[in-house]
Amino acid sequence: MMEGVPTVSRNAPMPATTEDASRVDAVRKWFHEAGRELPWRDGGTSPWGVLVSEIMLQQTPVVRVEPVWHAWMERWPTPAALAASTQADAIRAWGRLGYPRRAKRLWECAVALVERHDGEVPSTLEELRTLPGIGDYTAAAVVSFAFRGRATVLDTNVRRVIGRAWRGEALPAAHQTVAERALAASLVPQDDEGAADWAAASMELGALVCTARVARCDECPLASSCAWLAAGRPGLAEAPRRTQPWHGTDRQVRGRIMAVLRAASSPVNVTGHATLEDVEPGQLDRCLEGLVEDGLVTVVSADRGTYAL
DNA sequence: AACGCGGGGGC
DNA sequence: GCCCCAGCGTT
Repeated sequence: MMEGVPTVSRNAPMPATTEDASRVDAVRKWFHEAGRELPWRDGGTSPWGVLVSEIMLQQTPVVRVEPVWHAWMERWPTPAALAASTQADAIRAWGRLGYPRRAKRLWECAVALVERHDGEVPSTLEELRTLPGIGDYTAAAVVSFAFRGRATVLDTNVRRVIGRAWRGEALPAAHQTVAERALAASLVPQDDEGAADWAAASMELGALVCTARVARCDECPLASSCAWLAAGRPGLAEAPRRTQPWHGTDRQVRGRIMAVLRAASSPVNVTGHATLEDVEPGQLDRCLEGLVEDGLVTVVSADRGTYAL
């Protein structure tokens, strides 16, 4: 062994310091005082209810999800109930939440739960991760929020909180780094309940206080120890924006086509539809083709140009 | 690693 | 009008 070379692998889990632990505790304490009461946080919510909420919350704010989640759970209280319905009905019930492929995958997920898991939501990261629409974040969130298990829940909120308070960075990079993940993992309390509590608390802090562009540092339980605040909150104005064009894009046209098809109970002649008159025929065809390719839309009659969900 | 994918509310 | 939001799957 060479002198001065660390004997611990760089990939070994880094233990949290006692200061880390006290900061984690501060965020948890704040959460119990200031956290929102959201329906899917109700202790009586089933793992299925938590899973549905997590899929809906992927890139969609809480206020928009809430009413749709209630209606969804009323109609399909179990995976078996949704699996017995059609993909088209799932997409209709999804309404205007956006990214309708999530509705498709949620329906496929329900089918997979019935076929592979006896209609139950599995409780391990590995099993969850194989289900349609469930990636690293959502699998960890279900373990944590539905089963109160220990997982590293690292969403955009938690990344921002850790990035600022621990690393002194204004906004997280586009992609997670190994170091970032290791730091996040090191902060997770050892006990299951503590871990689940920290996951919810750190996300809530990012959602309510440590927000992207207008951080409310005066309300933050980490204000006295935050690396970013101590440095004078640098880099916020220079941080790259993620704004995407909208008006006239394929994205918008796809959404408009889906809105027409959701509202219809029988096949629609999309290319001759009054609502879509202003769309260039070439773009309309391209978007239609893409939606069919994505499995969101079916061709009823190519001759007559009719389509349905 | 980069890209495509909705929609709406806050600022 | 800009900007962000409890990401995922594919290339």
